[in-house]
Amino acid sequence: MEKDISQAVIRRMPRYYRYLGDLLDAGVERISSNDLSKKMHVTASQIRQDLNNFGGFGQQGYGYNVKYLYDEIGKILGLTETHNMIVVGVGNLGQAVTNYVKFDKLGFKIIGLFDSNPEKEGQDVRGMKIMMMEDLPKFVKENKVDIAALTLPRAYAEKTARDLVNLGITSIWNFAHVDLDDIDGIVVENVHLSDSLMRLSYNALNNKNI
Amino acid sequence: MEKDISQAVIRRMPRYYRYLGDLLDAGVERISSNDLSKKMHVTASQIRQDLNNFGGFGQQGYGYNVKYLYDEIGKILGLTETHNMIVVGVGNLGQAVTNYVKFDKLGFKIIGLFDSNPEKEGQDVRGMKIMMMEDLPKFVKENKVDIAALTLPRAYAEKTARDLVNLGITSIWNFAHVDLDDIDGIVVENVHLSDSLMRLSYNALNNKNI
DNA sequence: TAGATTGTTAATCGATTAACAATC
DNA sequence: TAGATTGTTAATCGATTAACAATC
Repeated sequence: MEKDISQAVIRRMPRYYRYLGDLLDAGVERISSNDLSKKMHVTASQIRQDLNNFGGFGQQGYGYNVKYLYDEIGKILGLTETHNMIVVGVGNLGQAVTNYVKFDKLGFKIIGLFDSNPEKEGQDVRGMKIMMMEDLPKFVKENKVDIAALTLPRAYAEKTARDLVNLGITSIWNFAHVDLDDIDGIVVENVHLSDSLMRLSYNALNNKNI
Repeated sequence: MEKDISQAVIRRMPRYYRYLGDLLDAGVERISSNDLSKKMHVTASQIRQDLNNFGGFGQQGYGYNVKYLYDEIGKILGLTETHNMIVVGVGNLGQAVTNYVKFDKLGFKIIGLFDSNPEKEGQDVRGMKIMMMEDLPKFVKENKVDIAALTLPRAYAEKTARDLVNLGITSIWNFAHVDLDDIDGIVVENVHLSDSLMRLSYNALNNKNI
């Protein structure tokens, strides 16, 4: 039973990962928390605190080895294994998500598209045939599904999420504009585009550069 | 010079707006911070604190009038005026964003699509013709553009953002996987999908229900 | 060894929660 | 008026920053 790491820290980890990846591409071998802090506009103290939640990856007098730290953060974030995903709700957003995931070079892989509209059955999207929701239980038995992207209208989102969790798919990438946190055993990551737009609107109005 | 309202508060405002909208749809006329807090799984204290950053919208002994509070939050978020948007980078994600904004019933309106690939010039996307980036200065002079959605590869994002800001479009809805905060006068709202996926991966791995 | 930089403890800051007087 | 519930001040909690001893 390890100590719980705060979501504030988790939110920052992908950003470290990105900067370290860039340094790696640039051929940089080592970096100190101080130099990294200048690039990222955060304090060196925060970088060291954040990393030390997961272990001592640095070395006194040397700093951090870029490649090593990059790989370690990758492990922490679970990027060493492939994650099989399905997309539930194959409208425009669902198709964009499908495409996005396909082209991003992280280890996420779309293995099935599902919709409840019979007219879409068998339609081809990026080389995959759309399946019907009623085919999902069988599909889950025959395939390892790690994550479901929920890209359907909010009216159907909660019921569908419950069904998914009951089928054993507990990790939901939620694009529907509802909160799903009530559902027992669920792990949700929300992408609420309209919330994001509203914040932009507010900050634009008030001229906030965050 | 009003006091600055923290981004932690701003992040929560759209969620209040959504819950109040639902209450409104359900015909609820008034609500106390306590009842709302139970629905939203936050403390009543936080709701009252958050709202009082912007004004005293409630009434002792009564609570909050749902319609009134909903409208006030709408005003705070700048949802009373239409926001004209352009989409810069009309690949798959750009098209999805176009479609998404069109169907969402907030006051955001796409008035132009721009790309730098000459092959796309004049192509029709949801009833709009794709224009070339070199047409943008003219377009900005002739149209009021409030927000640009940046949906292009990260390699082009920063330069393009600088160009946009120079043209006077300072509010950027950034889907490219780079930080743009350095740019003078910019207001950025990031939608970093891959960061979101990584957090989901971490939380799934560690079985965190946030 | 001397210098650099981490890991970690202590201090500060800000955000959240609790409490309660004001007031509808 | 009595009861309910806000607006707001005070207390607590957690996250960020500073400081420094440990150590490469």
